[in-house]
Amino acid sequence: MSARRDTYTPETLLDVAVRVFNERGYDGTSMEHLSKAAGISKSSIYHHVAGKEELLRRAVSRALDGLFGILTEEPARVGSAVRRLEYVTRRTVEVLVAELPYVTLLLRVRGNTDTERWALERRREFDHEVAELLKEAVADGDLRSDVELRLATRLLFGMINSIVEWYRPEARNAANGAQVADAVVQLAFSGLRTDGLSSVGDGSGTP
Amino acid sequence: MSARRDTYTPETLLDVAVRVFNERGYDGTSMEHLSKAAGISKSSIYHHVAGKEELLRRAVSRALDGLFGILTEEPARVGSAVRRLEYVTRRTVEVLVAELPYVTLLLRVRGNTDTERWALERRREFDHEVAELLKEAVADGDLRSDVELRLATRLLFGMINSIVEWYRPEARNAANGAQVADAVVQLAFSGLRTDGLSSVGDGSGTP
DNA sequence: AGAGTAACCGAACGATCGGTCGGGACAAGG
DNA sequence: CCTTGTCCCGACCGATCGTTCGGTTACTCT
Repeated sequence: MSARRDTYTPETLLDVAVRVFNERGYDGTSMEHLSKAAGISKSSIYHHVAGKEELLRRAVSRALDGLFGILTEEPARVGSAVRRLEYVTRRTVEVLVAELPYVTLLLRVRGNTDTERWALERRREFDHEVAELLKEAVADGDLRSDVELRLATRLLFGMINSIVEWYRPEARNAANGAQVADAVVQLAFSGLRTDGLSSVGDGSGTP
Repeated sequence: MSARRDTYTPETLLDVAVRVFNERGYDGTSMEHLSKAAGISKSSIYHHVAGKEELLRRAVSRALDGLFGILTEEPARVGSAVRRLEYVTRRTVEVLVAELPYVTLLLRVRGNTDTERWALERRREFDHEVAELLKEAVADGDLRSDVELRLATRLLFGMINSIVEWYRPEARNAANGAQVADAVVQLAFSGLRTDGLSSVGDGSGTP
């Protein structure tokens, strides 16, 4: 009845594997590396999972589930386009921070295997949905139209996705997810310069 | 006397290698892959370069030389901090576009070898120099101070560096380097929203 | 013509790759 | 007691890794 777990499950093993994948890169990580990090022999890993690629598939699935979940939330579906875009931007940052190792791995796949190509495909779908929001917001006159739409979408995602390259929750002065989300929304919508003071959030994460 | 070149040089071979590295990832690329792409045998590659890691070293060196070169240019050294920051931002985008495959490779190294760790170190140096500019500009009151300095620096670089993930110069409607640089500067300094109309460039690339 | 060399090749090196196999240790259930 | 199943192991598999080596071709220079 109790949740006692002394040995590995596919999930706990995944935690270890994803950590090593992110440190060394997926291709740069051997099953030997994983076995050392997990403290069990190489062959024992195959008792829990089918192989290296299944670990990758489980990891990127978790990341994608988190991201697509955002689009089903109510504030992402109703309201003005610019409000929905702000919400999705904020929530994407929060999910990215909450599921950091998994999203990190997702954002680094190169497309060498079927699993990786499938992950790239799903990512494109998500980006496309957000791009539609941005398009609507520009049509509403709420976002500037002098910067090309695709360019702006790419740069917005570039800013968000870059978080996985530097955010370290274990750091002493580490901001939490909502704080990082605030910074991203402020910068993305109002820029660095000291003029845009339009409030786009109070930091509570619930606009 | 003429520059006839029918065979490979270390430089032309590097072009091929960097292309494949970026497609498959450095660790995911074997010397066999390189030999197929270059059209010569695996062993012939060693006639031109010492090995796989030297190809990586040459590539990231070229990228780093381009980036650090920016900091020696006059507009990056004289004038107000915010002006210098704008200039460095614009030029970084331009160098990134001009040396796209090399910078792409640089931005993806994970630190598995000495060469990769050296590249990461140099990158940190460059980022630090730009962070200093941003700090000065905030002290001058030219940039907003309500977003934490380090956060803003990371996000600015995240936006810029993301370009390697989507910019494809061979695309039909591809923007050129100066146009992308304009979009980045507009977004970074004034944001997405329709209010900041402060001019930070006329698109000529020479502010 | 002969010597030298740049460019290339096929074959093979030891090491490591992801993955398989048969079996041992141990706890639970009868 | 014996069986059953979970969890793990060392030994090993064929394939592939980055690299080396001996040798061939073709061009340049004298």
